[in-house]
Amino acid sequence: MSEKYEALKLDHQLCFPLYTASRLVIQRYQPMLKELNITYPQYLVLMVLWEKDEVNLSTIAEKLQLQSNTLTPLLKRLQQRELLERKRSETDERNIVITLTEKGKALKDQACDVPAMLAEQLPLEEEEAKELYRLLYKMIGKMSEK
Amino acid sequence: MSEKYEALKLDHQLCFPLYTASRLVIQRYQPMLKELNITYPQYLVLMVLWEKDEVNLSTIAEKLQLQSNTLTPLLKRLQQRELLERKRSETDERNIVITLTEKGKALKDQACDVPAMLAEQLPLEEEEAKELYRLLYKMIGKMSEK
DNA sequence: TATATTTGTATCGTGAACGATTTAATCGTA
DNA sequence: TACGATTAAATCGTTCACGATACAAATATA
Repeated sequence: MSEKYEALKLDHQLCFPLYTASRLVIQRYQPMLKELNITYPQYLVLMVLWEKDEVNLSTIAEKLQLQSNTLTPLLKRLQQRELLERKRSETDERNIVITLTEKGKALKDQACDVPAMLAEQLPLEEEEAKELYRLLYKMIGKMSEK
Repeated sequence: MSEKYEALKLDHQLCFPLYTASRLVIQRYQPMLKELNITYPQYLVLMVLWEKDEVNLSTIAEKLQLQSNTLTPLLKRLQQRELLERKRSETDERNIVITLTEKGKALKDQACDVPAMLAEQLPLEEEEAKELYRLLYKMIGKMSEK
């Protein structure tokens, strides 16, 4: 019986299309992000900050589900580019507080066309995109808590 | 008007949950893949080979939507571990043909429980998982062709 | 109030991803 | 058959991800 190996086929896996779709979509961002001279993970961090400035590293980490060993060097690069500042919290010196610079805030204006340009390239109907969104967040909600 | 920046919120993006869900699911694979002493991308390559042995690098590249600059070093690592062999094609010496070793074939038996163990951890109903699968492949199909 | 524990970041090492470029083999065409 | 174009991999450099570990500040507890 070849049944034993059935599930091992690429076609039967859910993670593979998840992983591939993620990479393909990020690739579509590249031309636009290149204009801004940032990478996709950097774009995510900036979106967090554009929404609410002055946040702890741990807050960014939680929102993006990334760890300090990923974020620390990434934030340092953005700091070098003078898009943000990193300083110790005065109330609790273990915390690093991230603040946008004027340059970092200004980048928001350049970025605000990005979502629409990407949406154009998304080959899904409005309803399908919504359903995909719902399913992904359902997964994330359950998988990030435990 | 703050409308201008609405779309820039993390909550309004489809790519972010895609990217996060992908990483979270791959994290769930880690304990199992650690047993096999392979990484997730290596697992993908092996799945391609378990399904059909003796394939060109370019075939693997197309199936996984990865480029040679990602695959070449990855395959070399698997070769060092003696899970596969890399040799030039005799008919067209530009091609690299990948073949599983006995050790690489044997690993399939250890891997065949992985998909079921992962499926258990997936917090979606059967129907939802199917719909997610359908939507992801619709995206991949359209986004990988152009 | 010492000291153990927890918390928040940082550091280090390994393995992806991917843009840009290079090299060698093959193909197309004059 | 010569030679420019194309194709398949490889190489190089940069930036993630993430496990393991370290370390200092803060908190809990004896």
